[in-house]
This record gives sequence, structure tokens and C-alpha cells, in this order.
Amino acid sequence: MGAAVPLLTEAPQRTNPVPRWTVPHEVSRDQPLRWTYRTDNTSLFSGLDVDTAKQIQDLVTMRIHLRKGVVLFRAATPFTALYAIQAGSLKTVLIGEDGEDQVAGYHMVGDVIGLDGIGSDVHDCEAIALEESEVCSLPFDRVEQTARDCPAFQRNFHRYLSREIARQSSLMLLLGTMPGEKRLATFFLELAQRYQARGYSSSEFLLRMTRQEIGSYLGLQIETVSRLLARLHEQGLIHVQGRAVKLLDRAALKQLAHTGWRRE
Amino acid sequence: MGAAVPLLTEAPQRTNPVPRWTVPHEVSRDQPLRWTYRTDNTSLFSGLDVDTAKQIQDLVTMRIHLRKGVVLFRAATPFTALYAIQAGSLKTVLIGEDGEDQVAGYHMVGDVIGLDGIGSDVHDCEAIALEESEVCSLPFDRVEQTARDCPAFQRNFHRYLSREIARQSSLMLLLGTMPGEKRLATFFLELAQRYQARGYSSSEFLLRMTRQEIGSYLGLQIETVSRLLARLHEQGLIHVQGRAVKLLDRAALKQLAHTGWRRE
DNA sequence: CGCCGTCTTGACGAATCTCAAATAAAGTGG
DNA sequence: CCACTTTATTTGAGATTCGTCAAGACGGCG
Repeated sequence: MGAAVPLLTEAPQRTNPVPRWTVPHEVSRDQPLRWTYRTDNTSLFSGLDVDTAKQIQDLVTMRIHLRKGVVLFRAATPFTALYAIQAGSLKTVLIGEDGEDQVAGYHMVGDVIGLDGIGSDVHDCEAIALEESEVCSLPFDRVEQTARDCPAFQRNFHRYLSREIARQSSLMLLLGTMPGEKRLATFFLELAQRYQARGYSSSEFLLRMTRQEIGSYLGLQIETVSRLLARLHEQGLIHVQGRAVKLLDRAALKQLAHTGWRRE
Repeated sequence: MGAAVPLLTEAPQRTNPVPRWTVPHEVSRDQPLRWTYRTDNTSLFSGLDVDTAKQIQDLVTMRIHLRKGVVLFRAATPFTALYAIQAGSLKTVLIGEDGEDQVAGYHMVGDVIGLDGIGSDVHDCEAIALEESEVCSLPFDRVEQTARDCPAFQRNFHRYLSREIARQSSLMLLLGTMPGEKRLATFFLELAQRYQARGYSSSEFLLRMTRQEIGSYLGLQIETVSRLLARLHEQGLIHVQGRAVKLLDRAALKQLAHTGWRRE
């Protein structure tokens, strides 16, 4: 293991518009991977014994620091590693053959991204930091090695992959069958739950994404998102002030999210 | 391995509506798993050496025969095995918390289904035969064992899981950003490609699903599907006669599927 | 031939998109 | 910290797509 790499040379930066040429910045090889971010035990790393944990530690080759808007990996780029988010949050964006794009997911501390690349050795989405973030790279061949050596980790890994499938399934259900208002309610409830699992407030938070990005994720136009937010606000279910959101009536939100979809 | 189980006791049957209580029928423990269904090498079983192939064979505990409309596994039911489709085709249906449902995929010979259950030990979709079909069950603990023993299979398995993620991603892109006409064009092109990979005609085929099911898959109402089909027909891109479809102008279909989405 | 489920077609309305413009917020340079 | 520029967000009006309701045609099956 090499000597610690100096922290982040302070290059002049602009955060907007996103400088597409900005490159992820390696910070250090020596900092340990941390994975105790979630209270639910759905992490890729939960429930492992000491030896395995050690082996996982050795997996980490790089710790990467990302400024807001920086691209961690790009679509159609060779896949070599998974990335465990250590701090901050990222979005993954699907790129259609013809340039249309859609936010496929928002990922925060404790999530592992890059799974889409396994099947074709090429990423089919791109990952972009929504804020100052940090990730650890886990070279995939070593991940597979570890999976063979350690059944518990193998199990975790398979579960993690499968849960990603399930996550996308519910998103499909959302996109395919729910009207906008319910999509938005569901979105907030899911965010709240994920914040909660990470020990943050689940009733009050700052959105890390723009209206545009919310719309893209939910299959809605930005104007529609804006109007729906206003409606939920008027109805007293939430309080919105720019990117600051408070959930005022969780029960009503759930009710809204769970009743009266299009086809019943 | 037990003696061959008698073929399918001929119970009185109705195909419509689907008798929900009908149970999959075990046919035989002894027939070998076959996996040479695809010309692309994306099968879970491609490229394995002889020893591994043998081990995979031993994986198969049951060969299950399904009549049209029969449920292979139900949502919220314990997950124990994956299922390799040997003949016929099935749909997987997502069931929302509130009863809304959506077809999540159509699966044919050579596909493996049930991956969604790994993450939570419970299936979160249900699988239903669209026609007379046959599947082999692969107990999941033995799948994992095989993956540990055989890196090539492990790799295949991980790729397969990842491709399922990618498949769903493109479906999300479809549901989230494309107008109905393009969804339908994309649907036909994908079907054609899958038939081709299995050695069937890619320009002429019989749909195994109802308009209702197509609509569910594409996030459209049945009437909309019907109208869009008529439109594509009028435009001379396809020929539709009930469930018989011919793709008349593949180039134009691709053009349609790949241009002029909602946000460009 | 008649039943029943599937599919098509028409008329209408609701949800959502598009276009356009105003306002608010954030970032930049001095 | 201010003035300026750029970007993000909101809001309105009108167009469009798609869903809903309803009726009839089609097709398989007893």
C-alpha cells in the first residue's frame, strides 16, 4: 500500500455548469472502507465475520473524491469496479441510444453502484455526484474472488443484486401505473425511509437534486413536478421551500401513494 | 433420483379465466436440463466446461409442466429456487401493495426467472405460463454452491443478474420517456430480436399475450394499444391480424423507436 | 348457433406536455 | 458584500396524448 495521497489539490473550480471533463480525484489508498451506515441490514457488508471484513478491507484500492457534478463513470465506458459510497450522494443516469436520458436512481451513503456494468463489461448508465462526495472503488474481479471465498459475502452480494432488481421493479410499477401525484408521494416516502435507515431525519431534509432531476426520475416534466409539489403543499401534506422539504402528514402521504392508481 | 412421474393427470381445465388455485405439476426428475436455446451467448449456461456442465445437470431437481395460465410462483411466496424455462413462455407480474399490477417481463425458452426473490427470500412478482410450458427448478442454495466451485458459472450468474438489471433499466427508460407509439415499436423490435436469438423467425410471429398484457407491460391501456397497433398497421410498418404479427418495415420501426421521444 | 372473452372503434374528458414569460435563487467577479 | 449573470423554479394558456366509458365486432368453443 502506497503512502497517503495528499488531500485534494485545490484547483480552481466551477460547479455550474458541470465541467464534463473533470476527472475523479484519487485521495488516498489507506483509509479504511466504512460500511456501518445503515440501521437496516441491507448493506453489502452487513453481518460479516472479522476475517471476511478484513478481506473486504483489502478490496479497496482507491478512495475517490468527487466534486458536485463530477462524473464517476460514464455510459459505454469499460466496467472494472463497483463503487461503495462513503459520503455524499450520486445519481445514475440512463442514456438511450438516441441521447434521451433518465435518472435511474439516487444513491447515498452505504449504497454500492456500478452493478449495471457486470453483464456487458461496460457501464450502461453514468454516475454523477449530486454534491461533494466520496466513494471507494472495489475492483470487480476481487469482489468475485471474495464471493467465492466467503459464502456470507457471496450471499450478501447476490441479495444486493437482487434487491437492485426489486428496486427497479417498483420503479417500473410507479412509472407504468401511477399518476404523477402518487409518484411524487412515493418518491418522498422512499427518500424519507432511506434517510431514516441512515440515521438522518426522515421528516425534514434537503433535496440534493433539481426539479428537473426529480421529473426525470419520475417520468414527468419539470413543470408538472413543480405544480404537483405546489398541490401537495396546498393540501398540507408537505412543506416545500426550494429544496428544503418537510413531510407534514406522513399518513396522508402514504394514503395518497397507496390508493387510486390508474387501473384498479 | 426418483422414478419418472406420470405425465400430467388430465384434470378438467378452463384456460380462461385463469384458475388461481391450479398448481404446477411435477413431471420428471430425470430429464436433463437443456440450455442450448440461444445463439447469443447470454445464457446462464453458455461457455461452461464439461465438468461444470455436469454439476449444473445435477442441480436440476424437478421438471415442471405448466398449462396455460398456471402460476409457477406467486408474489409474497417463499423463494427457494430459480426456474430455467425449457419450453413455452411465461410472464412475470408485479403486484403493488394495493393490488395494482403490471407485467414486468415476458420470458421464453432459455430464460431463467425468479431472480427477484433472492434479495428477500420471497418472490415479489408472480410468474404465469402464457402457454403450455415447461421449466426446470434450480434450488438456489445449490446454485450458490456451484457458483463458489466454478468461477465460470459464477461469472455467468453475475452477468445474468446484471443483465436483468439492464433489461429493467431500458424498460424504465421506455416507460419514463417514450410516447406510446415508440413503446410499441420498441416492444416488437425486442420481441423480434429475442425470437431471432432462439432461431425463430424474427419478422413473423404469434403473440403469446393479450392486448391487455401488452398494455400492462408498456404502461398503456388496452384501447390505446389497440389504436396504436392500428396506426402502425395503417402506416405499413407491421401487419397485425389478431395475435399474428409481421414486421413489414424493420428500418422504419427502428427509426420510429429511436427518434422523437418526448424530451429531446 | 349462441355464449363469453377479446379486440376494435368512437366520443369525451382528464392528466400531462409544450411553449412562453415572470420570478426566485445561486454563482461570479470585483 | 454588492451588482451582475446564469440557472432553477414557478405559473399561465393552449395543445396533445392518453385514459375512460360505452357499444359493437370478432373469434373460439361447446
